Amino acid sequence: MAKSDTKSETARFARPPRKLLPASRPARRPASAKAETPYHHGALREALLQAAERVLERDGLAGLTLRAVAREAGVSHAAPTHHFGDLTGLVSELAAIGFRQFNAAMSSACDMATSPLERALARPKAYVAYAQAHPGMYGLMFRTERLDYSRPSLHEAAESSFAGLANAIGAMRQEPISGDALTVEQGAAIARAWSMVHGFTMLLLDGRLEDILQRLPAGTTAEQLLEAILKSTVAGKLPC
Amino acid sequence: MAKSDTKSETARFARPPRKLLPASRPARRPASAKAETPYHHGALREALLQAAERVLERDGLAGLTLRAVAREAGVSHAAPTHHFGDLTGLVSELAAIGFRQFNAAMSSACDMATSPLERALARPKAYVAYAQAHPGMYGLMFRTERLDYSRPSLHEAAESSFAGLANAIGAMRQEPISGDALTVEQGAAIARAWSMVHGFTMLLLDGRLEDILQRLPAGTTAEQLLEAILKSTVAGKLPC
DNA sequence: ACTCGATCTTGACGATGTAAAGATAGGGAG
DNA sequence: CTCCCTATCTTTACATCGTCAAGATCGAGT
Repeated sequence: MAKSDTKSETARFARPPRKLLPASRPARRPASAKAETPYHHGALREALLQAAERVLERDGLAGLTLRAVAREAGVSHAAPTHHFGDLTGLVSELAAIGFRQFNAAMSSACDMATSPLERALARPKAYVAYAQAHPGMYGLMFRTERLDYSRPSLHEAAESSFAGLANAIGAMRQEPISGDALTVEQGAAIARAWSMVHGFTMLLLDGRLEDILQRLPAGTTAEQLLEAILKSTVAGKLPC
Repeated sequence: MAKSDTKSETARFARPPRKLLPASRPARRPASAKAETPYHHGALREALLQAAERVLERDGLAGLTLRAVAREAGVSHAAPTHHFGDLTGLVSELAAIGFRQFNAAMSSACDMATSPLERALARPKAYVAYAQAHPGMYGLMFRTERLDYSRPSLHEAAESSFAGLANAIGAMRQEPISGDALTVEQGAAIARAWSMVHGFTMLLLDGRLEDILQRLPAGTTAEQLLEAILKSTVAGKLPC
């Protein structure tokens, strides 16, 4: 009952062990522990994913281990394996959740925009803002090598993210992007936009833009730097 | 003598153990083993770094462990710790070597260019080319979280890389970049260029540009896509 | 009521990073 | 020349991790 894994760190949660010693095994399901810790959790899969997200936000990518997630959820160390098969499986499912959050954040930011200029800037700004608000999740989605894109949920979520980007570029160029064929100019526009924002985000999260920010006029924030980049990029390319 | 670490994989090297059993300890330095495996290696630090580079190229980031490097170098598993203190230490020193290779590749590509347009394209193309030729090393430099930039060698090599970028941008804008102060426009130009190329590289190495490449006219390569991006970016910004 | 299969636990194994203690050799002091 | 000191390298040990196999438990259908 999650009492293996001697954790030398501070006990982060205290759940009473269900049975101290297996000697003279008590009758099954003692009436005292009603819904305390049933052997069958009922919704362990979702609980594990939520626990994983907490662990990720708290301890970062390096702290996201199968056993840590099991501890956080209060189950035995091998329970996650049954539901996800693998660390790759758990990580991939969590990344799919991240992509969905990510897409939702960008969509709602886009919907909020009024002017064409705002609309052009809203998506990349929401992109960076999400990554700053959820650095662990963004690292999970774009830094980890243990992602299995053959999993339908992850594949679909990532695909949807790409489609949103392509559509935004198409709208800006006033030429709707067809699903299956692109000109080199269209592909270059999409790849350039994505590369720029993704690269900016990675460099920012890694602290590698500090060199630049410190040399800028005092008080310039990363958001202002991003805005300057975007405005100079989008200049003259807006319809009307 | 590196005969611990029962490696369940195929034995990658066969170095005869110096002593099978410590019973009846033989005289120190038996004349038979001349320069075979001296207890003191002499240049273990450099040998470990070279071994680490081989392991990285062969087994990728996930395979780069202290013990694997020690095996590759033919020493005991704790030997690297003495020279680098830590896995972070070894990884950081190797990343410093990577940054130096990286800078050299970009510099020589820049020197080779003749026309202004070539010069503007040479550096980013060399950037991506290096990453494609050394994906393990590039991942070590930009994907790992275990880098210690307080180490002088890494700090200096990374700083030099940034300085080269800033100078290239300054040359293109025809306004030499001063070392300690930047206008927002200058900072935006530098961050934009770096973000674009870095993001492109990461997406390319992660296979995330495949979606785009497959929709492009048949046979379009990543290099051609990059060139299209660069040309549309640099258009009209070249002096004369 | 009873079995069967899904769910969860227990235990084990090899691998890893890291610390501590022991072995070895090279080089300087006497 | 001899002896010892210190840097270098090995050995041993421990906690943690992912993963597998076997056992325990429970819900649901016959």
